[in-house]
Amino acid sequence: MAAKASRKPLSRQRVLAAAVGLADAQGIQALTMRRLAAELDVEAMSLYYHLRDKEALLDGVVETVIAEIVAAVGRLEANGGRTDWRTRLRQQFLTARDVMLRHPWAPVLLGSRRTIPADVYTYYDEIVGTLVAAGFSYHLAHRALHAFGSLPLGFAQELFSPASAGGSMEDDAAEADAAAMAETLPHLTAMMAAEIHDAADPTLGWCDGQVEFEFTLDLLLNGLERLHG
Amino acid sequence: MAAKASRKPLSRQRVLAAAVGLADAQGIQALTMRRLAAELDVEAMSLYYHLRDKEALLDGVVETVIAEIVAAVGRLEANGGRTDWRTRLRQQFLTARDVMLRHPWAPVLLGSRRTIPADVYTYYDEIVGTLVAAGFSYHLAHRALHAFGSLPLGFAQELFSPASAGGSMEDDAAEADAAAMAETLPHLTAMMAAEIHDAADPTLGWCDGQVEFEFTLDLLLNGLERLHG
DNA sequence: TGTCCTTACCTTACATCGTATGGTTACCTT
DNA sequence: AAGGTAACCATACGATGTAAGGTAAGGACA
Repeated sequence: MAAKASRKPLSRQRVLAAAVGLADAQGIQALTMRRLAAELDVEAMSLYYHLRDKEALLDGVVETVIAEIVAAVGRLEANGGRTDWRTRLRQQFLTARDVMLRHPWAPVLLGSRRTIPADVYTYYDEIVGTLVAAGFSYHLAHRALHAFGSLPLGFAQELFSPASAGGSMEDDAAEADAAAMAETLPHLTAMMAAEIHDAADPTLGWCDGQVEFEFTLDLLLNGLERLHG
Repeated sequence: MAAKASRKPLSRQRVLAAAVGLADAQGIQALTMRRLAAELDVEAMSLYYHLRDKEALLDGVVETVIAEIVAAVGRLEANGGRTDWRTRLRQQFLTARDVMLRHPWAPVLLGSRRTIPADVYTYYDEIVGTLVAAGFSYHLAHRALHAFGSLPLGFAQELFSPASAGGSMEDDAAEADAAAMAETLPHLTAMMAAEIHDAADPTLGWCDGQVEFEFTLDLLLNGLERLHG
């Protein structure tokens, strides 16, 4: 069959790349199995050989976008020499924003996903590492992470919704071997440990949505009050 | 027919209330026309007498949630006497958060909607009013609005995505008669006017996503730097 | 060389979804 | 009694995700 012979074979990567392209071009609602398959010159069911179902497709799509951010941020680190934590984080967040602006549908999608790609944790681990290296306590670094909210990734959902205000970050992480986690996410691990240890009421867990929310709120209100004078 | 006679007639309000309830109980993905109809002991097509289509349903659902926030905030105003802008906004945002925690699906839904309910503008108008009454310039109030991001409503999308970074707020507003808008949204109207007038490059429009983003970023970084000492 | 297995893709079919079209029923007005 | 209107329903269609099983191509091994 000429058509079949003349095209490159599918692969998870190729399918995901096409999916991102389709969403960019036609919007996320145009990302259906049949349309994606057509884009790849293939029948819909063929996609199921490379992806379990549509949920897996969407997971893969967010994963791809996050990878794009991580790569862009990594390029920053490689080029720019050492700088202070402020300009460093500033550049990182602006870079992330740049990427997200290229995929306007991504923040909402990311916010609506149930499971968070591993790369996100790596990314946040780096942020905590930057802060701690600059002399921040783990406690303040933790608060900072919440305060940043949607800035690092263009969406705030995970730190807001009940699914993880008291939850998903820890649960997801708990699935992995604690030792392995300490290796790949050293700063986050240390931060969690420090926070649990310091907590006045350890039964609350180490993330209390209400407390974080109020901290962020006051941080902003203080800043505005100062500008207002 | 006994079944028909024994039940209350439908209405837009009743349908929307049932929709919110269904989303609360079973998640937003369970909100289908058929399931919603079943919940109301009615056939799916009957819903179309009260709502044009599913988009209108979803618009109505966000509208309902926003109304719940506005009502709760209004109750605050009625009870508590006059207080300074800080505690006022603080209470408002915490109240909004309370409501959103009761509808965990709402922020994502709100963030993915194309049109923003009018109540949102009313709500933001009040916030600007509070700031200006406290002596803030329109310029700083504008920046503050962006900086608050997801705090007032639990989602940050509208201020982030290209759809409105340079757009939707103004476009939507432009639809309405300018005079009517000046009446119902006096502070927002004044703010827009002041900002357009002050803008160095008026061709940019009065919302420049990049500038707002960096302002928020620096506000947070400054605050953290100060806490870090 | 012939048999068989694995990989990659396809055909068919079905449940569920939103909704266009066109009834049908109950009630109100006159 | 006649007609009109408001509210609801039956049927049907196209789109979607996907289960179940089929098929073609290439290598493994005899």
